[in-house]
Amino acid sequence: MADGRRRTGQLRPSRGKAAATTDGDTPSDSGSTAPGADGKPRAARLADIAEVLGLSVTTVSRALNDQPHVDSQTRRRVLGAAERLGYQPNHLARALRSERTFMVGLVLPDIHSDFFATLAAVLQRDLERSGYRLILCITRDDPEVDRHYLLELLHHRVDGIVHVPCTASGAAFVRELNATLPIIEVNRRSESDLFDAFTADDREGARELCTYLRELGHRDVAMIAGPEAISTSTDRVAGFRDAFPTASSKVLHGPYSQIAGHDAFAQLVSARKPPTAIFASSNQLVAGALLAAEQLGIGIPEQLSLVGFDEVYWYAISRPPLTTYALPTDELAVLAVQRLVAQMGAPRDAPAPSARPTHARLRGRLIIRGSAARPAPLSATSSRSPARPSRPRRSKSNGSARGR
Amino acid sequence: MADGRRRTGQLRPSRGKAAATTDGDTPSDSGSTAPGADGKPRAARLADIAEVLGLSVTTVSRALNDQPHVDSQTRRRVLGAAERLGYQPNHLARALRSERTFMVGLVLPDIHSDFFATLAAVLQRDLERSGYRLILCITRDDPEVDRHYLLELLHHRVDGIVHVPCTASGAAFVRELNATLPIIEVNRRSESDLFDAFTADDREGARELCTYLRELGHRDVAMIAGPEAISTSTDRVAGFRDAFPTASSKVLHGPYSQIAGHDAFAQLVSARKPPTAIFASSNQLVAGALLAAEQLGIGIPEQLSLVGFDEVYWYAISRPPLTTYALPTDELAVLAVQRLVAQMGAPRDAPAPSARPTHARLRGRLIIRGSAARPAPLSATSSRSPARPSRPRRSKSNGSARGR
DNA sequence: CAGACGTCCGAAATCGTTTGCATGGCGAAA
DNA sequence: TTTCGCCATGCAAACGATTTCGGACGTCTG
Repeated sequence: MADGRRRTGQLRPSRGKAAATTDGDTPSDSGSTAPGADGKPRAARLADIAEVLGLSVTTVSRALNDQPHVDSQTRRRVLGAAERLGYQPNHLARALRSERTFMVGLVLPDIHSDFFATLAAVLQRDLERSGYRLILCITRDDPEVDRHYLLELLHHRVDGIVHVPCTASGAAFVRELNATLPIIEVNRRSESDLFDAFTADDREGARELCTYLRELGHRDVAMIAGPEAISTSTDRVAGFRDAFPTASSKVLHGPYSQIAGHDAFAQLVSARKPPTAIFASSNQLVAGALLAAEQLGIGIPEQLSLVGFDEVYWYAISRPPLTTYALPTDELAVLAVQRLVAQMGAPRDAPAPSARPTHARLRGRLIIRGSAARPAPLSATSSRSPARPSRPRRSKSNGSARGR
Repeated sequence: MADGRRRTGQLRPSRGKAAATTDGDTPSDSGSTAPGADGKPRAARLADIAEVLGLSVTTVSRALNDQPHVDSQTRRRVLGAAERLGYQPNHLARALRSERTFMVGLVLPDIHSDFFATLAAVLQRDLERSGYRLILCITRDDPEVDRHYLLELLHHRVDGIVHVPCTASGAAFVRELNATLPIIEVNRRSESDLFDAFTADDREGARELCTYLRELGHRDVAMIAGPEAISTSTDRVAGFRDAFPTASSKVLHGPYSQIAGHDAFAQLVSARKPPTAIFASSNQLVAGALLAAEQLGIGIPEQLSLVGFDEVYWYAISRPPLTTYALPTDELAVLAVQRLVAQMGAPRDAPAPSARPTHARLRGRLIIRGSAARPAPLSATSSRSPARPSRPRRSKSNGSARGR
C-alpha cells in the first residue's frame, strides 16, 4: 500500500511519548492525566490512548463503547490505558458525529410551583435512568420566551422535548421547521394536535370537586381560573360549569399566580352578594386566596368554603387543611418519559407519520379535608352550627408526611 | 493556484441547486426549508447558504456571528438566505470547535424543596440572560450520584458548574482530573477550599433566631438539625450553641426531609421532660414538625414554641404562621451567576491560579410571626395567658403575597 | 512612489468522535 | 487444498461549525 501521501487524519506529531513499541501496559512514568510533553497539559483523547497502545482510534472507540469486534484482551488494555490517562469522553464530538446528544429539553412555565417542581423532579430522575440529561427552561407563561427556548433547544440538537405549552399552537412552528424530533406535551395540551399529550382529566376532576360542593348545599359558587388560553384552565372551567350550569356562577380568569389568587379572592368576597364557596383552581391561586382570607379576617370554612386544586404537601398543614382534587403528578411524568424514551430510541427517519398523536387523560382523586363545609347563612336543616370545630375531621390520604 | 488535487473540505456534490451564478438573492422556488434535490430533506448548513450565494463558509459564519470584516451588503444577503433556507445553527459543531458550550450544570440535592426551587429558578433566569443554558442534576444528597453528575457534566464539556455539595470534599476530584472549568459552591460549602462559595451566614442566623427564643424566656430548647456532614447543618448547630451553650440542649441530626422533621418532633415531645421550644432548621424539617404537631394535637405556640429556617411562601398561611429566619435566596443565586459568568467569560488558560477562592456569607433576616411565644409552664411575670389568641399578631414582612 | 495598513474574503486545518469500507488472518466447510 | 465467511483491526471520510493564515485590493502616509 503506497503510503506515499498522507493527507488528513494524520496523528498529531507525537504529543505523548512516541508510540510504545512493545505493549505500553506496564504502568510507566506518565502521570495519570498529563499527556503533555512540553506545552500545557491537554485532556486525553481517543488518539492518545491509541498511540500509547499502538492501536487505531477506531478500535479504541469500539472498545470503550462496548461494541463487538474487539478482542477481550485488547478491550482490557484499552480500559486500563483510559484509566491511566484519565480519559474523559467528549460528548460533543460523539453527538456531532452520531447525531444523538442524549439531552432532552424541559420547557415549563414555572419551577417554583409545587406541582411543576414535582413534575420536573420525576422527569429528571426517570430521564437520567435512561441515560438522558435534562435542560431546564422556564417560560413564565410568556409565549415569546417559550418560542425562544424551543428554538434554542433545537440548536442544541436535543433528542427530545417535554413541553408544557402556554399557547394554543404549542410547538407547532418547530414542526414547520422540518424538525422531526419527538415532542411530548405534559399537563397542558395545545390545540395543534401534532404531539402526544399526557394530561390530567381536569374537567372530570373539577366536576367531581364542585359536585362535592353542590352536595354540601352550595348554590352560589365562584371560580378563580387560570388564563383562558391554557387547556387546564378551560377544562377546569368546563368541569365547574358541569356542576354549576347556571349562567350566574362567576368565573374570574387570570394568570396562575399567587397574587392573582389573592386579588380575585378579595374581589369576590367584597361583592354585593358574595358566593358561599370559592373554587381556586391551582395551588398558586389557592395559596393567594388563603392569604387574602387571612388578611381580611374571613373564617374558613365558617364564613366561606374554599377548595383548591393540585395536591401540595403543605395543604395538610395550612390553616385550615385544604380540601382539593389531587392530580396524578408522578404518573404524568413517568408516562411522559416512557413515551419519549421510546420515540427517541426509535430509528430517526421513521417517526411513524401515519400514527395520529395520542392524548391520555389521567384521573386524580378527591381529598376531603376541612376547608369546605355547609354554607353558613343558608343552612336550613342542620340544627347545629354548620361550621365544624377547629380540629378538622380526617379523611383518606391525609396525615402521612409525604416524603418526596 | 493549481487546484489539481482537491483533498478534504470539498463541497458536497451540489445538494442544493448548482451555485447561483449571478446572485441568488431573488426569492427562488426553493422551499423555505428543503434543500434536498432527491433524497430526504436535510437541515440547512453554513455550506448550503454559502453555495446559494456563491460565498465561502467562512464569510457566512462571520456574517451570522456579527463578526467584523464582512461587508454590510454581504451580511444582509447572508441573513436573507439563512432565513429563506430555514437555517438553524448547530451548537454542537460550534462548541466542538470553539470549546464553549454555553451550558452550565446545576448540581443540587433537591428541586422540590421551596428553597432550592427558588434557587434553581433564579439561577436559570440569570444564566439565560447571559446566554447560558442550564442542565439540571438532582443528587438527593447521595454522594455517588453527586459524583456521577459532576463527571457527566464534564463529559458534556459544560462551561461551568453551580454546585450544592453533599460531601466534605465537594467537587475536589474534578480538579484532580485536571479540569479547569469554573465551579461555584452555593448555599453549602465543602471543606476543600478549592472553590468560590456563596452561602448564607447560617451560624449568625441561627444565633439570632435562638437568641430571640432565649429572650422570650426559653431555657430548654431542642434543635432538629440536618446531616452532620453538611455545612449549613453544622453552622446552624453552632449558632444554636452560641445562644444556648449548655450541654444539655439537645440536637437531633437527620436528613433534610419532611419525614425526618416529623419523626424528630414526635421523639422530642414524647421525652420525659420535653423542651419548651423547638428549632427545626430547614423548611422540610419544619413542615414535618408542623404536621406532627397537628397529628399529636400539640398546640403551637400555646403548648410548645416552634421556629423554622428559610422563608417559604406558605409559612404565612400555615397554622400557625411561622417565625423563621429568612435566607437571602435570590441574592445567593444572583451573586453566584455573576461570579460564574465572569469566570466563564475570562480567557480559558488563566483561571487566576494565584487568587485564593473566596467565601461570601450573606445575612438574612429574622421574621417574627406567631409560632413562638413565652414558655407556657414557666411563665412567671406575665399575668395574661402567654399564648396569643388564634389571630396572630402581625410583624414586618408578612402578609404580602410574594409573587414569585 | 513606496510602504504600511485596513478591509473583505477564501482555502484549509481543526475540534474528537463515529462509521463505512477494506484487509489480513484464521478456522470451517466443501 | 481451496473457498467461504467471520473476526479483529485500520484507514479515512464524515459531522458542521470556528479559526488561522494569507491573498487581493484600496487608501493613507511620508
